[in-house]
Amino acid sequence: MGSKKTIESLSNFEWQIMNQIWEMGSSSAREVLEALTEEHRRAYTTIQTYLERLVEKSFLSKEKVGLVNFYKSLVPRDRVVRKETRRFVDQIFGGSTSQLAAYLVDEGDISQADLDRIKQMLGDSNE
Amino acid sequence: MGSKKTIESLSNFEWQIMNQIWEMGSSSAREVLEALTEEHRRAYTTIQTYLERLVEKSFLSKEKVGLVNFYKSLVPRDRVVRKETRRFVDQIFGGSTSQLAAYLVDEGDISQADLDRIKQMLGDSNE
DNA sequence: ATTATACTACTACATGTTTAGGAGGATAGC
DNA sequence: GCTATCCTCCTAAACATGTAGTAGTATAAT
Repeated sequence: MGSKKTIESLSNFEWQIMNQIWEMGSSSAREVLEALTEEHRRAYTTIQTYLERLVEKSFLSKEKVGLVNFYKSLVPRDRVVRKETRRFVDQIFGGSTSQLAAYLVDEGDISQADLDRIKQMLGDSNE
Repeated sequence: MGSKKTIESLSNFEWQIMNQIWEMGSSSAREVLEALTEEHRRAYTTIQTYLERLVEKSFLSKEKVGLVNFYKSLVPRDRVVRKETRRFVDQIFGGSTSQLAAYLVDEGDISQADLDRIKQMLGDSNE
């Protein structure tokens, strides 16, 4: 029937990979590897494995150019961020973005710039 | 030498369990099971398994009262929330809480109530 | 041609996560 | 006393995640 396609979610390291692809566009395993920071460096074949898995999960497409595979994102970053944020909020804050927001404020985890920005938006609609 | 104790993190379903315990205080497997929503209902033994794992992970203590085990949280919710939020922000927003905040605002994911609340907080310090 | 290099495809394996069944003890009805 | 029920403890098994090695093929360098 429909194109439900329950988008799976990304694991920790898959995010690292996807972040690179989103940033660089179509890339080879080598390119991804080189773009990763020291902290996220892994064996070449590890990167390959992840890229392949992401193809299976339909997050990436694979196209062979000459001998080399190039991978390209199939899902916009925003969409995944939105989904992941929702999952996070559901899990930790019982689905209430309010609670997350309140938490961030309470923790003083929001910079003055953010506050200014939010304030500005608030100013627009009300007050 | 110290009591570093690299707090492990909670998996999806472990959060469901912990959320109940945090809310209800010391509870038995049965109580946790009953408190879970339809969506999170699982077999009785599944709940047991999770509770035991959480004891191993040092998130819960176990005390037998009569024949029944009661589990109690060993870590304050706040602490875990803080840690998880950081991990999330690191992963998705490159460690920038600002970006998360901006995102929430852009997405209109913050309710009027939140905005009011934030506004109130802002109002206190600046205006 | 021989060797070093680079890449793909396949395989592997430990650990973590999700989910639950079965054996056996205690207790509550009847 | 027998049976249903409920609980604990132990075991299991599929699937996900993290990590990488090996075989084989192509190409570049000499």
